Amino acid sequence: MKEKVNITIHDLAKELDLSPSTISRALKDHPSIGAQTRANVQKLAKLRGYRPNIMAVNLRNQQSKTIGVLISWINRPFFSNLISGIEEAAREKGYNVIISQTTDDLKIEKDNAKTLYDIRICGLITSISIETLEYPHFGQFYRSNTPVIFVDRVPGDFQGQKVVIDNYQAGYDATTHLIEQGCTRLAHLGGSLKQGLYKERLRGFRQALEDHNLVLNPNYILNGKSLSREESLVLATKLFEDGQGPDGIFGANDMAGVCAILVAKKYGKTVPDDVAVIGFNDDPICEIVDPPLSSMYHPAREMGRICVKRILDSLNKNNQSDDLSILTTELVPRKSTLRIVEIES
Amino acid sequence: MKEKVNITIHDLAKELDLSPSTISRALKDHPSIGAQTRANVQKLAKLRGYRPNIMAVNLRNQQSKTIGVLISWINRPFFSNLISGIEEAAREKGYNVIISQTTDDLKIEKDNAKTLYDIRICGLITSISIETLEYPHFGQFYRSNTPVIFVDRVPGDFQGQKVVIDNYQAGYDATTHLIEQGCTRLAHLGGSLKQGLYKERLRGFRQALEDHNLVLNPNYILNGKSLSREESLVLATKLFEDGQGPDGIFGANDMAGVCAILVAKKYGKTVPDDVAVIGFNDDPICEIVDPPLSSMYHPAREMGRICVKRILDSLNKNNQSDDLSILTTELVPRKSTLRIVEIES
DNA sequence: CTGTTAGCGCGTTCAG
DNA sequence: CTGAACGCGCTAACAG
Repeated sequence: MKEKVNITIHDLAKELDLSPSTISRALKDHPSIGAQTRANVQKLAKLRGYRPNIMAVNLRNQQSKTIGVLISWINRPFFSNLISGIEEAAREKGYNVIISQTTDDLKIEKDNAKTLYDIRICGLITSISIETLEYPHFGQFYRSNTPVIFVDRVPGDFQGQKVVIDNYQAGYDATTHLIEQGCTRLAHLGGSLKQGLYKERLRGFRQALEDHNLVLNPNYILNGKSLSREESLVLATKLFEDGQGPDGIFGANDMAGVCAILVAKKYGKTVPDDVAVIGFNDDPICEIVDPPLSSMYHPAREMGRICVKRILDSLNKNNQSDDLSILTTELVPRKSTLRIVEIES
Repeated sequence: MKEKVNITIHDLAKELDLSPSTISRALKDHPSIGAQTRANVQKLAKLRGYRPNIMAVNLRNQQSKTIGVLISWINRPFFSNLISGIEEAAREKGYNVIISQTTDDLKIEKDNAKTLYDIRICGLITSISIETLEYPHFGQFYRSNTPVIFVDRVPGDFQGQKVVIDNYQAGYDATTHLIEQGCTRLAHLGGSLKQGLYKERLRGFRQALEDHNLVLNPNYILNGKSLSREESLVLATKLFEDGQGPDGIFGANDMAGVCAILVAKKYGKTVPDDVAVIGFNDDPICEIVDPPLSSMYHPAREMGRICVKRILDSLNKNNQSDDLSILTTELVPRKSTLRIVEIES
């Protein structure tokens, strides 16, 4: 006798001489089922290895227990950590995670959003593409009461649930750290100002200077597009073309920070004594570069977990009081900024 | 009049005064449908924005157009690149990708495999956990004719489709490169020998030495468990405890290579002149460390694409002649090994 | 070439 | 407390 692979509630019903609906109810602890019946059913279900056919459940409920993640690139430290956190939290709660990358292309973002909608994801977590300035492609989710959580790179001019860090404060803290180390000629290697995120980091930078009565050299504020390695090297080189160069550099990501160190060394500068450098994100490369790069820790994994929690809360109508989760970043000081040697007592 | 959000084939059927099955067939270019009818149907479908309800299709076909990916950690350069390639290739073909991480825990691997099975993935791509030495949890897929592709970290003693690199050859090439640079006291920082992958890299290392008549110092072969930063630093330090140390180090991953450089420098060695170092994978950290780390390029993204191709081929019964795809790695020489300065002509 | 019918497996009214 | 019946949306076998 071949063992049956996929048990259905009908199989259990036949075996116990009950109706399928009774099985269905017993299995999900419906109140109107007798304790004895319920026990019998659950016992047999376990014995036979019954598992509900998820596709049937989905069709019936017009909804799949699947969280969609729509981001630009999976293979970037921040996103891969974010996804890792999302996956972990989702699976704990019995949800699946489906991934979709846009390669920072708005057209693909729209297409993929539609696809995710079609498979009836129960919630969407997204970090919008660089090009995204309009949001009608998210309307379909709102119309069908599917929660949408924007994370990290979020729309500034669009209402909705958002999970972010305080980029202004982080920029302020990073810059203040440089100032406390004695830097006075400060520079900033920033990202695209189309993104609120980089605008805020720059704003924090400016405010820190102002609060400490430092003069801002406009030549020392450079904004790139991608802050890739190539671009960052070019930008960093510009900082030193004036012969003197800055004595403190705040890079808006770690690659910018790393490149600032590399270029500074090429110009014969000592890091951190001639020029101190701090990055942003606390990616693994911080510990690889020489000297190790100070950075602002970005809680990517935790952000992922919070996004999942927000989705589940929304589905259960446990609406949070606030639409905004702001996570704190933390200064991770390393040799690239630590000029003042503390004396052990 | 409120616009209907989810059009079904019944809606179209009513509007065109046809039967649902005709619509269904017309939409998928079934041969037995009149050209005129088909044109009408397709036109109206587009006009009304019809999109098939995927959950119904899945239930009907007992299969979801979803590829499952079961790996240890999403947030590792190799895996995030692999997934990126998988996602890209899958979406081009209209497949979704569902991700599941095991955190290198066999129990979780089993659970998640079952979950993926339950949602009726049409194919599985997996890189087994470090602990996995038995494979009954993959049996359910084979029994239901769901293709399983093992990638990178594959079972040595289990038959099935595999996508790998030639770790023996890569190890041989990396080592030969060191030898060609004049290294004679060679060391290897390897990973867990439970994994065929690391065994092969070591075998290549040994063979290269033998082929060049070099003596192998057994103290210079160290194998770790995870080759994490911490572990690699410890291992690398052991190499230099004899006072002299090796003059060439092959690290089985880039972190090991990077740590070898860091430790060598700490011992006052010059890289590459006193000791040349090569890593494995060509992760971003290679270009960050000073001097930049030579490495063996590992085609993660392409491996992902090939895995997807294999799944689709299996589903279409275009069975490949061979169960094994072996991709080539490429030497990426950088300053950490380049002792001989080539003179430009 | 097209229509009718019958499920895929489950959840949920509505009756007993 | 339990069962019968229906339908989620689609596809495929069977008729015509």
